[in-house]
Amino acid sequence: MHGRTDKAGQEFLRPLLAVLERRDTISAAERAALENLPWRLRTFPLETEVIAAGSRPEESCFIVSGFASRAVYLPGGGRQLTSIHVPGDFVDLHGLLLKEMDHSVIALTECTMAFAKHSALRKLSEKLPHLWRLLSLTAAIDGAIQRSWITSLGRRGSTERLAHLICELCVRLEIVGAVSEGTFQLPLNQTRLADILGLSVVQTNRSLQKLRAMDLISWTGGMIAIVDRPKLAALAEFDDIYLNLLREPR
Amino acid sequence: MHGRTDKAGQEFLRPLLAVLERRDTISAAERAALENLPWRLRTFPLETEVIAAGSRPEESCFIVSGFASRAVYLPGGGRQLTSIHVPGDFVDLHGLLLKEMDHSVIALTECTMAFAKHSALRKLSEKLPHLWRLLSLTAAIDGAIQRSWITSLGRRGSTERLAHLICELCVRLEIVGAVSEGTFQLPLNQTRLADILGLSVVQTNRSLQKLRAMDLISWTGGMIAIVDRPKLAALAEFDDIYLNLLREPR
DNA sequence: CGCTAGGTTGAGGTACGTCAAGCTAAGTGG
DNA sequence: CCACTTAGCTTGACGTACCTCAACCTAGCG
Repeated sequence: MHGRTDKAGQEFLRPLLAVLERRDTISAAERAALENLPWRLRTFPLETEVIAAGSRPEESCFIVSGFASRAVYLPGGGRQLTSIHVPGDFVDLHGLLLKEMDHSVIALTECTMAFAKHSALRKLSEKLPHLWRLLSLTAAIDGAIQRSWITSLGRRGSTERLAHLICELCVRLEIVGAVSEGTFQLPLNQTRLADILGLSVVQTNRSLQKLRAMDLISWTGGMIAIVDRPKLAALAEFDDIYLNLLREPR
Repeated sequence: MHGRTDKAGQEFLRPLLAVLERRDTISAAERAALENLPWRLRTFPLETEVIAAGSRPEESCFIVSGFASRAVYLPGGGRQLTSIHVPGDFVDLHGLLLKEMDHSVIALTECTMAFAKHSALRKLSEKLPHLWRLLSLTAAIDGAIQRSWITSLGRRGSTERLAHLICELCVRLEIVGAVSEGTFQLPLNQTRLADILGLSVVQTNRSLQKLRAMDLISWTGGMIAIVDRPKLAALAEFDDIYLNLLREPR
């Protein structure tokens, strides 16, 4: 919960910049504007609430390090994690418009977030429309990811669904440089993974084992290694078009 | 496919205005700006493509009358409809940022759409930031609806899922005045409904019959009548918070 | 040493899907 | 007017994918 004012090395902005620059170029002025926003950094322990459902936040945040999720808790006691977020993801930019949160944001691992006040973001949207379009673009991509997830939940079996998730996470983590040789950290236990996949823990375990038995991935100690990426993508029917990986003027 | 220039009675704008004014007030200038956009009206027959997956549209559109869906077609031959849209919904505002469409938009019934060029919308976003925020808000609500649908697909049984969809459609259609005494038109056959629900036609049919047997709804000739709304909402665990029905400054 | 969180496995139930047949109502051509 | 077709709804039988419950195993930790 330590404030930041040093303009020199805004190291924590790197993942956000990577996400934006993957889709378009950012000018020096735009970068400076981002660096000069009065960011507030804060670290959340595992499974704690970053933003509470029903609250009316006056800030939005992106992930500096760790993983986070949007969570909907059901009256019956279960929950569905409706998205998973990686470093560089603006998790609740829509909070600026929606006012009241219809879901929680929780830390899926220990997680550092950078907060900026809505008022500051709104000013930025007026002064730097192109930069704002890029931030809105990330929100639009977020919507595309949700559509793809709806397709997975509606029409794919448990193993293919898991494979699709792994393929997507790999691409998104590559963008922020968190993948080396098809290997990346995903320190989730199988219970949390099940909450994402819309499955029981048992079925999640069996799907994982199937992927391992097929020699498509290995998963040990929170590290995923994709052994055979083309085959994994084929199994999942994964097509990365929805992630908008084209770098072009927006 | 007839152009429009008459400024007098832009009757077709009414559903869009209803959707926006449900969330905030619109000034006379904003209304005039919407009326003066060079809209292009076009009617699509049942099951035709309004926007093709993979295309790079230069316009965005909202629904004037009828129902439309976003559709993802799977290699196996099936499809998932990832959203359902009603009059007043801006279906592909995100196309402005995403450039390339990751899904199709199809007419679920005969359907009239109003198109505006991206260039015109972009100008509007610069000149009338508040109006633009309201349009962006509808896109954010769209995302919230998708999240709620992910929850349904992941954690609700077929009957509850169907009940939830009906509750949501009822609220959204009320906003545009298409519901009277709990009754509204939903001229979908069960095959298309199944494509939305992520179910087989058989299971869709049985879920419908269950709701009818419980005396919660009746469905005849494309008309749905909600017989017992509180019980239907309770069964679906429906909470309309995600639809952002509060009218407040945005 | 015992405790705990997390992974794994088996057994049995349930909610789906698939296949196939029969039904109805609307439309079409004679 | 009737035969015939067609789209859509409904039902039954049967298979499968998933869930729940319960046990057991392992590694870490006090």
